[in-house]
This record gives sequence, structure tokens and C-alpha cells, in this order.
Amino acid sequence: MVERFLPEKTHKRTRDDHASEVAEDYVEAIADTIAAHGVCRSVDLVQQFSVTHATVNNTVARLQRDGLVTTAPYQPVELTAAGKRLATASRKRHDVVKSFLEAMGISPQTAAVDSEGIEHHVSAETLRAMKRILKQGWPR
Amino acid sequence: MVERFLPEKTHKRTRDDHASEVAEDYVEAIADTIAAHGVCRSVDLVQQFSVTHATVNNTVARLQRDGLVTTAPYQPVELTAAGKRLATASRKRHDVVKSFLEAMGISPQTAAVDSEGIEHHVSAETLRAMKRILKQGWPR
DNA sequence: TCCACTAGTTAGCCTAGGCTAAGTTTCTGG
DNA sequence: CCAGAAACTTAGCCTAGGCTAACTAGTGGA
Repeated sequence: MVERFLPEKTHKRTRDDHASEVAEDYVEAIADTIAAHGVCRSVDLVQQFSVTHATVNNTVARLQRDGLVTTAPYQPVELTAAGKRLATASRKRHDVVKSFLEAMGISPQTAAVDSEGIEHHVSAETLRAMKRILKQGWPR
Repeated sequence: MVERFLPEKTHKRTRDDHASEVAEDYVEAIADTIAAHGVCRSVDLVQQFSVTHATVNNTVARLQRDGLVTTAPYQPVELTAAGKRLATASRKRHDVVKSFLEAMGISPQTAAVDSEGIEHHVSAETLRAMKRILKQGWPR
């Protein structure tokens, strides 16, 4: 109800965020795959995101255009410095959200799924609050 | 890290959800505007979402196609029964998320923005946990 | 009354993120 | 060492959700 009296700015940010959600999910997955198997190939992303090779190709091309990854035909995908930075930040944020959900008493399965979606919408302030509550407990 | 050993299903849901996020935001805004002003006109949605008339037209046409609203040229937008149901459910979920964030000690402004994005990714289980914590406090 | 302004529509364009189908390259095991 | 399988690319298509530009409809004042 409060929203009616606030100016209309809340939604815009939500939409702008969405542009980079896929990028964050991809660099996170790429970093994880490299950590687990040494390299990340298209087929790994095909499996993790349940999309086709064609879609992975498109998306990786966008990531390369945006300076987050490097790749070449038939070669594995690698992260640039910017890509690594984004992956690390996303992974940390993701872990905080997931731990927080679990601390709320939510099952690990649900926490895994929900944190996937939620992590992209958590502001710095909210992330700090989650960390604080994980360390120091619920306010007062 | 856990995700590497779980099968790859988490992301798909996140993407499917996104299809209906705009629909939920719109029916929520339409219901609020009708509650506040009696009717909801295009221009109200133009303001609330900071998009053009053309975009609102497109989106409302989709909502009508999907059976959530009814409208006619130069007439206000109305909610169908299904639209009202969706609006009510979204509003309730939104309010729970916002109250929960505020109870975490987050500022009302940030809570308003973050709840906008988060509400669409909160499962029934997580929503129940939020309600429980609001009533009965943090677990143990 | 009519004119200007606000509201709404329509056409045409764009990007992200999906897909299928068809072809190419690389890898692997007999 | 080479044939078939697996991995990858390319072309072409689609929808959602944005935009601008140009037009039409409705409305309130002078």
C-alpha cells in the first residue's frame, strides 16, 4: 500500500537488474566448473542451464562482447579478470543468501532453488543485514 | 559449491518464473490503482513503471490475451477474476517479504526496493518461514 | 465553438534469450 | 587410422519487453 504514495521508482531498478542476472549466473557456473574440472566447455553450460548449444553460444558471445569471458571456436571458455571478480562476488552473495535461508529453517533443497532467484535482488544493505544476523542473531 | 553435485535443475525454474513477474507487477499495480482512484488508466501504469504508452499497450494486450485483464480502446483497464486472484496473492506475498525485510532491520526504502525484486523468487516454504519468524521469532 | 493539450493507438525497430535444423570439427575406440 | 559419436557452429526463427515517431481521440478553457 505504501507504494502508492512513494514515487514510482522501485520497479525500474528491478528491470535493469535482470539484464545482468544471466551474466552473473554464467560466470558463477563457469568459475565453479573450472574449479571442479580444470576447464569449462560449452557442454558443461548446456547441462547446468538445461539449454541448447545454440543458446550457450549466443550467451557466451554476449559475455565475451561484454568483457567477462574469452573463448575461441572449439575452445573452452575462460574468465577475464572482470569475469573472475564478478564470479567471486556473485558466489559470495549467493552463499550468504543460501546460508541465511537455511538458518531460517528452510530445507537445503528449497534454499538452493530460492537463493538462485533471490541473490540478484539483494541490495548491499540487505546483504549486510543477512551477514549480521548469521553472526549475531536476530535483532533485539 | 553444493550445486556442482546436485543435478542442474535449479536455474530452469528461475527463468520460467521471470515470464510471469511482469504480469504480477502489473496486476498488483492495477489493483492498487483501482483501490486508490476507482479506475486504472494506461497513464497510471506509464507513471508507475516509468515506461512509454506504447509499452503499456503491449503489456496490457498480453495480459488480456492471458485472461488477467479486460480493456477496450480508450477505456480503463479492469481485472478479471483470475487477475484479481493473482493481484491479491502477489500483494500478500509482497507485504510479507517487505515486513520481513523491515524486521531484519532494513530501512523502509531499501525494503520497498528489494521486496519488489525478491517477492517473485520466494517459494511457498520460504514464505511460510517468513510468516512464522514474524510471528514467533527467529528459530531457537 | 474550436483549439490545444493530454491520453491512447499503431507501425516499425531493437536486444536478450530462447528454439530447431543442418552442417562442421574434434575426439575416441576398435 | 578412420568411422561414428560427441561437441560445436551457423542460420534462421520466435516471444517478451523495451523504444521512437506519427497519428487519432477526447476534453477543458478562452
